[in-house]
Amino acid sequence: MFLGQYSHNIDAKGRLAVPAKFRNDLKKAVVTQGFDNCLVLYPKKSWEQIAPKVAAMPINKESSRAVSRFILASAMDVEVDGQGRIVLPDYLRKFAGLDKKVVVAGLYDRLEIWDEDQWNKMKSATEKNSNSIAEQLSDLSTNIE
Amino acid sequence: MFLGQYSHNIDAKGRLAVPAKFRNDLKKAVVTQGFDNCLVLYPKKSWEQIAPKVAAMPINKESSRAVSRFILASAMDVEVDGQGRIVLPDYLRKFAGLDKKVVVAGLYDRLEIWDEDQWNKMKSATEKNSNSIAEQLSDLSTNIE
DNA sequence: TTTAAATTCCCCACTTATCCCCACCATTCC
DNA sequence: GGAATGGTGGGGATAAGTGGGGAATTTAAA
Repeated sequence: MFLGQYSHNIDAKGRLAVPAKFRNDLKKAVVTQGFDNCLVLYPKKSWEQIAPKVAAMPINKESSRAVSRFILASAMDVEVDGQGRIVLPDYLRKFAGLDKKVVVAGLYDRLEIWDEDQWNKMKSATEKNSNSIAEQLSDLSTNIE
Repeated sequence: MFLGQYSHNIDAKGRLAVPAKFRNDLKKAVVTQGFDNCLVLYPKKSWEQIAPKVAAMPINKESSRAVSRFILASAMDVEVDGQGRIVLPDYLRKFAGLDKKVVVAGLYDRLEIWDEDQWNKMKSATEKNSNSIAEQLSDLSTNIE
């Protein structure tokens, strides 16, 4: 289970260190575009459950083609190197606006990779809306003893 | 599994480098016309499963006849040469509006080949509709571990 | 049939990017 | 304090992408 947030740097070659805790589960992984302008990193095993479903979407519907392109073509196989780093392809760094300082966040079954500035903005925006978020949370906490 | 997007150039002789990752699976392949003005490249093995199905489409419907002509009659056998390139026939380059800069996209079981400008337009159009994409995705991602 | 022109294919060469390795510093843990 | 671990930077070997020459083959024309 991936938890916590880490501040790391992307170097000149586009490499990003995977938090050491998570490396064993991410030796083989897939990065792709996420919502809200971040990248998402799945363990390969998880990704292999998603990909066939996306690929099987009907090609006669335009919206389905767009979805499968959005998800599959923007994804990239990655492996951690000897130093525990992955290489993020150019087009994904551009998409997420990644420069140097990034935040790697553990979200239970996946990692999210954010540009640090955007992460902070998102965080403060979230805190302002904490009331409505609290409402959504109440649904979840009903069965805690 | 083919994933990711690659920017390559078509040279004056109509040759296109296949991304090195994919070459082993595409020593023998078939290119044909795809939807949305792109070309599609199948491994020969996959093509041999697709072609009979396309050929078997009902001949009493005009739209079916048109589709099977569209796909079958424009298909062409290709092999990667010593430098890892394939030759794209004139009529396919014309069809897809391929000039020099192209994008090769991995879509799980096939590659798509796009003119770079058209690829970018399609991408930005898709990102504008990312809400509807999110909806379609929610159906798929429910059982991610 | 011969010749010329065009096309295809094979090979070589150059530039750029990628990968693998080593080195360093900071922090943590014994 | 010393050793181990984690993050970061960079050099050098290797591979990938690209362009072009020239032989072989095909096509067309004379």
